[in-house]
Order: sequence, then structure tokens, then C-alpha cells
Amino acid sequence: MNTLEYAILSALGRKPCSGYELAAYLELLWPAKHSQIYPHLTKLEQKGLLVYEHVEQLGKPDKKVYSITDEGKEALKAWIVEQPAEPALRDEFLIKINAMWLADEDGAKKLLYDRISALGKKVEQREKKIAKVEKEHKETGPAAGSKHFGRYILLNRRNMLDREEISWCQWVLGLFGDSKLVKLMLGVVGAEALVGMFQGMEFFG
Amino acid sequence: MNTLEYAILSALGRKPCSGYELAAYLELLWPAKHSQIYPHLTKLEQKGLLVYEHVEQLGKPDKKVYSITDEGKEALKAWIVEQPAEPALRDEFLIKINAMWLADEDGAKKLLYDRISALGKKVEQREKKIAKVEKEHKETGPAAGSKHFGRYILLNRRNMLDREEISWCQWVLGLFGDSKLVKLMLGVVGAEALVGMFQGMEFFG
DNA sequence: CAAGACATGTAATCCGTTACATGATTGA
DNA sequence: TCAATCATGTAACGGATTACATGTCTTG
Repeated sequence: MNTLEYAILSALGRKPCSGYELAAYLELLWPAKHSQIYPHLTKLEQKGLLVYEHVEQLGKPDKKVYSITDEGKEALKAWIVEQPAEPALRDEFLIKINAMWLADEDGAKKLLYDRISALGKKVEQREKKIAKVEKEHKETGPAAGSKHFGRYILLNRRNMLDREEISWCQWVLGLFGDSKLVKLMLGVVGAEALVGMFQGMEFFG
Repeated sequence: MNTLEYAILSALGRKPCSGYELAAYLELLWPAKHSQIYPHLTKLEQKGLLVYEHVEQLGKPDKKVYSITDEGKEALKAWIVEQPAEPALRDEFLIKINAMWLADEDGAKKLLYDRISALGKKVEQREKKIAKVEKEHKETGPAAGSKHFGRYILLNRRNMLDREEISWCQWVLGLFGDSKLVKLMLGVVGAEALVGMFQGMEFFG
């Protein structure tokens, strides 16, 4: 069993899904392409942790709708109490920010503005999903919401973190505000330009 | 050229390092094990983007100290202006949170308390690193700080995000505070326990 | 005296992405 | 008519982890 397989079980714990739907749902949990998901679904089904139902559709291709079995739930339950592994956060943006001193001021600012706009769009999209979960919750009644509680708080988590990152970008942009200071930091002008600039100012900001 | 190679160039842009030191530095930028780093260092050196110096040490094994060349800087510079790829965030904790409804209340709470304590420790450690960068900045003078500016802001970014995640954990724990509501959400009691509980209360909280 | 920091490498295996393959329907 | 959505799969390749290999010095 690898982590993706637990992610699949966790997602199907919420509601039965096709492999296609699963790929979208896993974005928040453990991103994976369909080419990786399908073989694992077959594997989990053969182990008896999942079952599937063949569903014919009109105007759309047929699909296999997978559901978690009791055995699958047991496997998941045993795994969630284990100490989670360290998260692996890989983001090219961070490498570029670290090497920012090589770029000119406009290049560095563009990196940050682009990031803010990308994060802003994602927050907006996610807000719609949150509204949808809240709407379903009110319609189906709170008891049915227990399975959706996890998704609800995870969507909110991601939005809190993305908004915080936008604040960070703005903070960095603020440091750039004083062009003398920024030019210095990026090595455009020499240290002599800074004489007497550090009273009452903490570090770079 | 793959992303790890740019991460290595980005790290060495700050200061010359051995492969061993690099592994620690890359934690913040693009995590990689030493077994992955060493072959790439050899490859980058053969391409002329890096050079190394053999350094003999007393009481410690010899090491190779790598530095970025002008050619290496040019390669990096050309890459940082390209649109960064979507970040890949993989974290087992999220899968477990999503499947939380399978656990009992204590199990769910433990998951969150453990996360808070792990994040808290990392924030503490990073604060020491930030203090160190600030100290070096004051000692070597701000002009030498330009290369360290990227690292400084990235350390602060990670701490802002980790503190925000701690707040999120506390928010979730707060939702658990009302045991009636929590038991309902986790499916321990039926929906009838909730009657009249939702006036003036937004969704789960 | 054991654990951990320092230091560098290779080999086997596992995980993840890209490309290949196919095909209907719907909306701009 | 072009792109997107829905839908499922396999094969090749590249990226990342674990295990194998070796050795000294320092600190609890």
C-alpha cells in the first residue's frame, strides 16, 4: 500500500466516484494524474478494499463507479492513527525567489504580482466550492455532513494559507517600495547609498 | 536540466557549499536526499555551470566545495523569468484529516495537537535561523546581504504559513469544543441532537 | 559506548509525468 | 470548427527514496 492508495480510499470514503472524478477530488488531498490512478483502482479492487459498479450513460462514455468496502474502511482507519510522514513541498517559485537578486527589480516584482494573481484566482474558485458544500450541508441535513466535514475544513485551510501567502507577497513588495533600499539589496547600487538609512528600521524592512 | 539542478544553482548562488551542506539548505527550496544531489553536482560541473575545490579538513572527512560559474548564473537568470510550474504539495496529514470521520474524537484531536506541536517546533527552529541571517546582515554590511535577501524572506514566508496553519488547527479544535456538535459531525449521535442549534451559527462553527 | 554530525558516492526500487490510444458530446 | 468535458486505459521515461558501502570525530 502506498500513500496514493490511502488517498483514494480517503476520497471514496466521502462518496463513490469514477476514476475521472477522483482525479479532480484528489487535487486537494494528494495530486495524481489519471494514468497513475487507474492502475491503483484495479489493484485496490482486487484486494477487496474497493468494489465497482459499471454505469452506462447517455451522451457520455460509460464509467466505473468505485465504492469503499468495510475492509477498505478498516485499512484506512488503521492508517490514520499512524504518525503522518513529513510533508514534501516542492514549489519552483521558491527557487526563483531565492535567486531573485540575479534579476532586475521589474523581473522580481513580476514574479510576485503573478503569484498574487494566481493565488487570488484559486481562492475565488475554492470559495465557490465552499459555498457548494455549505449549501449541500443545509439541504441534506447536518448528519449527512459528517463525511463532508473533512473536505470543508481542508478547503478552508487552503484558502487561509493562500490568503496568508498573498499577504507575504505584499509584504515583500512593500520592502521593494523604497527604491533606494531595493536597488541596494538587488546589488544595483553600492552600499554607500544606504548610509544612515537603518535607524528605526528593522533589517530589510 | 531538471528543477533540482536549478535549485542547486539557486542555492550555490548564495554561497559556495559542499553537497552535504547543500542537502540541508535545499530543505527550504526543493527537498532532496544526498543520493540524488551528488550525481547532479557531477553533471552540472561537467557542463561548466559549477566548479569545485577540494578542501581537506582536520578531524572531518575531506569535502568538495562547489561554486556557481558565470555560465551557471546565466542559465539560472534565463530560467527565473519563465513562468513557474504549479507547486506540488503532498501531505499525508491532509488525507488523514479528510478521513477523520472514521476516527473517534480523541483520535481526531490527537492528529491536530500533534500537528500544532510539530509546526511549533519548526517555527522555533526557523526563528533562530532568521536571527542568524539578521546578525550576519548587520556584521557583513547590507550590500553583502543582497544574496541573502531571498533566503531571509523565504524563512519568513514559511513561518507565516506555519503560524497560519496553527491558527487553522485551533479553529478546527474550536469546532470540536461543542461536544454535541462534534459528536454529530463524527456520526456518534443522530441529527435530532442538533435541533435548534443552528441559529446564529454559521455552518459547522 | 552508542548516537549523531560530517562527508561522498552507487544500485535497486518505487513513484509520478508524459506520451500514446480512442471516441462521443456540448458550448463558444 | 476548435476546445473542453467526460471517460478509461497502457507504455516509456524521468525523478525521488531506500538501501548498500565506508570511515572519523565529538558529545552525552
